[in-house]
Amino acid sequence: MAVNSDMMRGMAEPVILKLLNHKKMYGYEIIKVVNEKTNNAFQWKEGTLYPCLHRLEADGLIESEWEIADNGKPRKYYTLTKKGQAEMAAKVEEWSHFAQAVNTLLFA
Amino acid sequence: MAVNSDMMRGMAEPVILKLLNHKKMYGYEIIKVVNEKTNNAFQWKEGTLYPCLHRLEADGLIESEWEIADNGKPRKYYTLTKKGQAEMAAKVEEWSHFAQAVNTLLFA
DNA sequence: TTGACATACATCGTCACTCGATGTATAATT
DNA sequence: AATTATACATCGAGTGACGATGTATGTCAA
Repeated sequence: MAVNSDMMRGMAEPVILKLLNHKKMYGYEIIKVVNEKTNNAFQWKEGTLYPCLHRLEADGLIESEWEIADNGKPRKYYTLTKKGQAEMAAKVEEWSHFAQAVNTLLFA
Repeated sequence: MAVNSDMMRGMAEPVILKLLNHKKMYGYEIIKVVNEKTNNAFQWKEGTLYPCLHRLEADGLIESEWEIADNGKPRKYYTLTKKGQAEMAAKVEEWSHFAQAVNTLLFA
């Protein structure tokens, strides 16, 4: 039930920002949570997520800090900035418009 | 209220197939109808639509024939093939899965 | 009548992104 | 000892949207 990858485009950023608005997370965790929450309709890979996280950080929407987990592995935790919160709200709004437009075209 | 172009990716094909399932249309008409129906949330351009139509025709999902309109302009009308109908149904279904996955992530 | 605008087709180069492959490293499991 | 899971990261190939550009004709107002 995997979704066409082309549809994914443009959704990674709003989804990441929304998740980080809830709590700080690290990359590998985001991949697992997204894939699980969508029952693998989304199948994110490292090659997709990490460049995206770096992009968001470069844009000042998220910040990172290293921590050592209980299992001894270093994790880079990301948190949302003020700018990121505003961007998140805008992108969620944008999704609503987009989804409504598509529904109009496909089911009207 | 224009939508991020990245979100558009993967939506052009299902939308075109759906429109052509309703009636035969020509390229310029599709652009106008889509932009109007979405209140310009979608802002399709020639550079987006025509290559997409050629792709769909090469894949055997749509067929074309020239007609001369009342205003004297030649128009290339597109119709949906049997294969295109099946693909259309599959892609609409895929959209539903995708939209639900995104809603789960953004509003849960 | 002439210039602007709409209609209608089309292509091309640039830019950006996804994905699979690959790499490094450690801990846990078998 | 080998495999799997965790966790970071990069790179190249392929894809596709978009703006710009081109061609051609019809309409309409200044």
